Amino acid sequence: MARPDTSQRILDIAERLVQTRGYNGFSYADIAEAMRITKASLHYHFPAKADLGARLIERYERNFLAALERIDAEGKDARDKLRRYAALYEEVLRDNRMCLCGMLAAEFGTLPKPMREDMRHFFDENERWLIGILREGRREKVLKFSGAPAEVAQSLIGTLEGAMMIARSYGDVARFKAVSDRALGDLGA
Amino acid sequence: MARPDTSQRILDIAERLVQTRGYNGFSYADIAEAMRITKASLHYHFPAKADLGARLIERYERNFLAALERIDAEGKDARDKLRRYAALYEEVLRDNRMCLCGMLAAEFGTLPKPMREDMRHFFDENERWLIGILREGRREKVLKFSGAPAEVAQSLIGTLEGAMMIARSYGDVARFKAVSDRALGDLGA
DNA sequence: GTCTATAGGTGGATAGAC
DNA sequence: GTCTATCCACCTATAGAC
Repeated sequence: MARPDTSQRILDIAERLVQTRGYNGFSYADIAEAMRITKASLHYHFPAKADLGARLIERYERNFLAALERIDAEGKDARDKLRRYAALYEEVLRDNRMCLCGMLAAEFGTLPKPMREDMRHFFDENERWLIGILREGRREKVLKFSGAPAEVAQSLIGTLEGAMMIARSYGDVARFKAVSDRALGDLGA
Repeated sequence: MARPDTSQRILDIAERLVQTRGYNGFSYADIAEAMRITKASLHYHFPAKADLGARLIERYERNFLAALERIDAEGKDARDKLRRYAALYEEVLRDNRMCLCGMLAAEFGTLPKPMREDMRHFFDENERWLIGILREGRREKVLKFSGAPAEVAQSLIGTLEGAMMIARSYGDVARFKAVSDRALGDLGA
């Protein structure tokens, strides 16, 4: 896979555009210019923008879940896995991007229905994974928190997405890190 | 003020549009239709969309800061003031809106420079107010937290904005409340 | 798969009458 | 202040040649 095929390259460029400018903030013309291809050619690969959007979320989720599986395999304990989870967000931010689905959550009111469902699925899967880690951490007494793991998971997702969004507006990764470290610290991580 | 003047009514409608659909998700045509006025008339009041956007943020901040002053006057202690602060966010969400500046933070990459600065000013003022409350609460031993008040303030803002954004995608205010209560609880509020 | 050409719509914005 | 009329740039999308 030295050279990814056209569809993948389109997705690569579109992904970055959505993460930096939003789904309503980019057009086929932007992709066409970056790829030195015509707009019409793009429609061969993704007939409508909504198709492109949906594929974008699905691929993003696949890649993200794959990263979570690597964390499962490589993380030493729940505490370490949680730190690595937050580091995933930080990496994205360091590239001056917003989380794809965090960005789409803001644009929720204007999204085609399939994209809305795909987006929520991403967060559901994140929550599901986090709940597993939280249970593991509580059992092994390496994490401490009150209340249901589901609530803690939702809190963590909300905090990381929100901190990311605001930190990006300030061009200040340290701002994200401060919030992230505090949230993790509260859990004993 | 039984009937607000035209400029204010335009701002009212535009505000709701930005909070639900985003700055890139609405047009003068949307406002014109809602007001039963032509697009051209709107340009008399706000020559360019960027002007409208900037005025929108400035008014939003004025109103928000006024609400914070009422909290200062009516809140019993720092703990109570913090609860009321979070309640402001909740009210907005209950109306199916996103925080205006939280929404704009997501669209940061496409915003005109003046809007970017106004948006950050809103968060700076929020942080400033929160720092005051946090110091007060720590002094009076009604709040407890480690680290600098500025960091805690940034965490709280990020958490509330992020939780709001995601909860709105699920149409689930309870989801926001769970995150908000947890964040406040961690501070002893 | 990619192109040219183009349709049909909507975007923000302006001129000038009333 | 509000209107009609209009401009032009841009948008998503399609038809059909190569």
